[in-house]
Amino acid sequence: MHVITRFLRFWYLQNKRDLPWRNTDDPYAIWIAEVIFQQTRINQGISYYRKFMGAFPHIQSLAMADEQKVLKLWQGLGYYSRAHNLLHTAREIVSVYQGVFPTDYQRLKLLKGIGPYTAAAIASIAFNQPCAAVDGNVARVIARLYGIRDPMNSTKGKKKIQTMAEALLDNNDPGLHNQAIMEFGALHCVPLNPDCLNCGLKLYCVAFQNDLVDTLPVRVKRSKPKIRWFHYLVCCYRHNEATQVLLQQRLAGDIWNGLYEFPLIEADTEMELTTLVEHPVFKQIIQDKQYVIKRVSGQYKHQLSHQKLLVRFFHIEFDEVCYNSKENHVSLINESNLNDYPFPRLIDRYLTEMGLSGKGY
DNA sequence: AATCCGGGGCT
DNA sequence: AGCCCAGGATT
Repeated sequence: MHVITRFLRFWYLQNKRDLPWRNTDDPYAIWIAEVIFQQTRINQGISYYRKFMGAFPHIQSLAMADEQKVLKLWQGLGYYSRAHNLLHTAREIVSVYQGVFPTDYQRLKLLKGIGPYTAAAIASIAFNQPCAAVDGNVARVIARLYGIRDPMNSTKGKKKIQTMAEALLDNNDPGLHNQAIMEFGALHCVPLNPDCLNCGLKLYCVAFQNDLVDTLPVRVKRSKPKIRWFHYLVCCYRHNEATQVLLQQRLAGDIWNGLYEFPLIEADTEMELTTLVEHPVFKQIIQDKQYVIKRVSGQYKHQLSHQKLLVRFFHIEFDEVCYNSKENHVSLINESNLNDYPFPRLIDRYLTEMGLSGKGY
């Protein structure tokens, strides 16, 4: 056995946290834990794990569960597709596999929501299969130990890390080994300011020996900010002061679909989304619509760092566009008759005429 | 290979 | 603000 492997095992037995899913070999319990703790800190997810196992103690109870109840339990955890996939896969295992988990990596990975990491984790921890589970912690530990400078989120870097993870794997006790190296990364070989002077692996660690601990692992940088346009259609009523604005619904699903009174913006005005949100008229609108605020702030948080968000307004005369195709007369647009109007096509036509089609996408 | 999904903690 | 976390699915 590799000396590093032996050390990790020794270190783990001395330092491991007593976590609820570590005292079981139930693949269901291990599966739930692995999924909950994808991209989620232990402290953040542990109460969810307890709640979840309390509500659905075995796979049959989860398979029979109401989806809304599962999602409700998941509320606040994020990445809600995990909850959806969990339910889907529980039902599949019960109905197709008679409630019995597949035991090998390849078949586990076929299940929805189970990727390379989770498949390896379940196969090794629950079924003692010799699979190296590589998560963020393992990647960091290995990148430092072997001085891997290829970005850990590049194909090349991933392959190198995977190869070394497999070389380090303890085939006699793969489940313990995987948890050991993960725990070592989570508690000792931490991302920032690890305590290398008190590390039992410092003599073997290429990063420590070459003063690269603070620079490894490397990640590929995000691409430069892209311009994105949000186009607003302002409907002008020819014999009426009333004006309405339609917020275009984006196919990418990243902008609001709604209809508001919005009289103050001039046609062809351009501004950054940050400015728009601070506009007094728009502030009133977003205060009325909680979901709009949520979408705006969520979008900011996620995309502002590499996208520049711009809005543009344009006007179309009332009688050109605001007809009611079903009843063949003119009427105010509202939430209920919104779909009677071909706004998406009008916006597309406008963008084409203005030479803006595709711009900023 | 790039992008999206989310919330929270850390520096 | 930016980075990171016990990733996976989609394009």
